[in-house]
Amino acid sequence: MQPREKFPAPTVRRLSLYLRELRAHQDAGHATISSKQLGEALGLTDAQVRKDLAFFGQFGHPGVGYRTAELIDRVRKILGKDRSWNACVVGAGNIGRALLPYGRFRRDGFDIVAIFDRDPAVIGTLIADHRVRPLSDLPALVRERSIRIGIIAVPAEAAQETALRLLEAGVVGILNFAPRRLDVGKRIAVVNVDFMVELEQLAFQLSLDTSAERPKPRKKSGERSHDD
Amino acid sequence: MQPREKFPAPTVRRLSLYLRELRAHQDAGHATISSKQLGEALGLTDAQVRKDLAFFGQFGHPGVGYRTAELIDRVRKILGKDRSWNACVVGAGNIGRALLPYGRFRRDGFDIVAIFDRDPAVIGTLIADHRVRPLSDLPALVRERSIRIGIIAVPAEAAQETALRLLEAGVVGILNFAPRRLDVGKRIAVVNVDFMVELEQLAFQLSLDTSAERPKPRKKSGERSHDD
DNA sequence: AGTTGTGAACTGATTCACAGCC
DNA sequence: GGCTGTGAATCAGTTCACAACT
Repeated sequence: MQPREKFPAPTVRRLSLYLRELRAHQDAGHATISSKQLGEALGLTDAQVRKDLAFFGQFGHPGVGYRTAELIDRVRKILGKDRSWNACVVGAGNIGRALLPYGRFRRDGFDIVAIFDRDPAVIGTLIADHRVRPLSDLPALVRERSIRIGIIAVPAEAAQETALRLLEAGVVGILNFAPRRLDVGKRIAVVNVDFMVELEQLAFQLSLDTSAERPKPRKKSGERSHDD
Repeated sequence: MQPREKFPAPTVRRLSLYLRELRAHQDAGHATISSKQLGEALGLTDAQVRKDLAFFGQFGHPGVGYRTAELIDRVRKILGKDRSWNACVVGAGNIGRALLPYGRFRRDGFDIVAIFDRDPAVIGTLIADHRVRPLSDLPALVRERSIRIGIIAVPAEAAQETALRLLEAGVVGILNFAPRRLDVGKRIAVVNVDFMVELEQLAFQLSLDTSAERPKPRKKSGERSHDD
């Protein structure tokens, strides 16, 4: 019956940014960090930082702040990064090819262990040490290699079918780079990344600035990040 | 004095999704669409759709809905896509190389007209019909080719410096693929895309599902998209 | 009958402000 | 003095519900 604890989506998104910033802070040699410092680095208030972290426990030390190493561990754990996640890429086009050699993933708990494509001309070729496999191999490889995440890097037209094949093969989450909405019937988690959407968000802000062209330069312009 | 009209960020983000969906709807041959239909396609309420659109004007026709072609035009205009935006890519690594041949951009108002890199070994080589240029050419090319958007596809360490060079060269917006926060002193717009952040959001949802492992399969699982 | 546009009500997120701790 | 954790207050975003329009 326990009603699946729910956390605010904005909080979870910021958690990733905290983690990124905490590492930079640690690399800079700081053993502790205050909510004020962390907030300033990300353009947030100190209260916001504390509230976010407080959803998941009490990690701070009054009068001191948060111990960097300790907080990194905690946030990693919250984000599910205390174990490693095997993933596969479907689609050996530009995006698929760019993702494979991206070493940051493996170094950080996400291991791309297979790549698939439908085109017989690329099946069998090597991309960053991985042999491209036909889609028919998907179910077997998902099982054999404990693949839990599917990364969709196929054209929009093929995305929905690909999602269903991944779902059937048994992945539990999808990172979707195709510019269309996937219908997976609420059964698994989906996160979408659409470059065109991001460019449009940028264009919108730029249009605001220039369409309301004003004589005197203003204090603050259209700074804004979906990510910060 | 006019206080720069401000629109809710979630609304602006959904606008891009509306546009994407509207095109699919139009391609499917439908001349009109109701807020209910559009909402259902994206997992939103009809009221949400109407409120979002109402921020920008009255485009609907009571009893009929929205005329697809008309609404597409309106939303394109709101998003600043009624004119074309020249962009450049800095960094000829995996991501930079993947972006250049991505034909959707040009077809949709974003034209990548130059690519830069710092590495002498790749300067001068061709990537998807573009000759890779040294960073020293940046200011001249931004002027000559009316580049307004800079796309950062360099390693994290070089990102901040790259941002400043783009800023100085005169771009008005940055799409940042590097995994770190850019400080551009509120002077220009920045949109961040970090693949690691997206994977972490996915991992978080998956951890929720499995950590609270329950005996009976439940109605709804951790469906969630930063994008829908 | 079907659908928009929009005030009013509600739900959720952020900021404030301060007691308690180091 | 500096900092966290958190209830209370505020602000923002969403949903409700209905008058107006076709």
